[in-house]
Amino acid sequence: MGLLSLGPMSGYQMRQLIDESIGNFWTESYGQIYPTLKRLAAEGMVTFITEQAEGRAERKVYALTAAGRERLRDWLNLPVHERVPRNELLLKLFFGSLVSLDVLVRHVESFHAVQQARLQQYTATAEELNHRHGKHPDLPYWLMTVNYGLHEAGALSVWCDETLAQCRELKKRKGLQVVKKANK
Amino acid sequence: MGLLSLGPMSGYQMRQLIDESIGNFWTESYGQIYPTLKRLAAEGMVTFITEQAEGRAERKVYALTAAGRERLRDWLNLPVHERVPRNELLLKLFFGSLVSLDVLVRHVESFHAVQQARLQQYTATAEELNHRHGKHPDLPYWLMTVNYGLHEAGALSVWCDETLAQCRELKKRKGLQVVKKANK
DNA sequence: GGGTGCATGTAATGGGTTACATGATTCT
DNA sequence: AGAATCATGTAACCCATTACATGCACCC
Repeated sequence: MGLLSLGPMSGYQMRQLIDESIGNFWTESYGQIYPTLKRLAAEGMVTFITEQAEGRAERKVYALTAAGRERLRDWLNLPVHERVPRNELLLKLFFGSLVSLDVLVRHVESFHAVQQARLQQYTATAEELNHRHGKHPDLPYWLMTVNYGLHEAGALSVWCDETLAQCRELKKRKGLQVVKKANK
Repeated sequence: MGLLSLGPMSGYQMRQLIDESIGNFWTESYGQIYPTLKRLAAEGMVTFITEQAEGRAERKVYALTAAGRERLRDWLNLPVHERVPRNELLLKLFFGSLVSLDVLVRHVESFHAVQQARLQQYTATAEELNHRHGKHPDLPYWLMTVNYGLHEAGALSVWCDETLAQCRELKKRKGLQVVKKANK
């Protein structure tokens, strides 16, 4: 969490910034942000000043302390620990024989739409990043994360195409079996 | 959960079966399995008989009821609801400027190793499935899920290659900057 | 006056993991 | 005797989301 304190900001701002930057691979809710900010302040990882700008509601602007930056660096050095995957689509596909193929096709198609949207979105943000932060030293890092999404969404989109084709195959075969039975 | 009751089995068996079939995209712990089995039994979705085979510990074998199968079908019909992504690797990459490039390279490299292992594993299981369940009517569905992993791991592996190349690029550039400074 | 955006927070709830506790049997 | 495998279960805990509660300011 503390990592968002690369520039000083309020909890509310953090949430917004998350949505428009790392939102594609990370989310946090207010119910998470505010309590942890409080905790981090108690631990001395962050400090805050209560700001009262005119024409604006009162707000607390948090900033990282030296200790906080140290903690953050430690965390960045730690190996990434993969979290257990949970893929509902694949689970439904795995037990697909219990329902009609049309249901599965619907699921895959809507998943396909999501991937297509992601592809478009990522290309757009990559362009926008290049355009608006062309000189920012962190730009290469940001682009790497966008590129990740691009590769992933692309591959999954291809998988959807293949899977949908296979579904059509299966449907045809099932049709034949029904015909066979009727002929007996 | 109830979906694992496609054949009657005990909680312990479920866990094992998960590991060797859908383990790549779904996991459940005992602390999850046993309580939900109890709950499902109370709801009338499953029944169980206490079995005492000789030379084996006592166990409860669960089986789906008609109502349970109905419930499962309902669930399969429900649209897949995507869960919020949480990608620690990308998060660390995003804030990569705070640590040395070597750290990031290490992270990406170990991630790359994971993807390579996945690729190999999926090819192996696909072959094994074809070999051992060549005639099973559900085989196509199982292969779809394996194929998903194949596409994903392949794409992420490629992304790793690109990203590592970019890291080398960045390192070279940083080297040049240092030289420039030294020359001033 | 009412909607919208800025702003902070808490409480309830849910979902899940880990660790613990127990006990039988089989293999070495 | 001790380790491994089979087997069931509970309690503590953690992480996170949702819903709720509040309030100011600005614009229509």
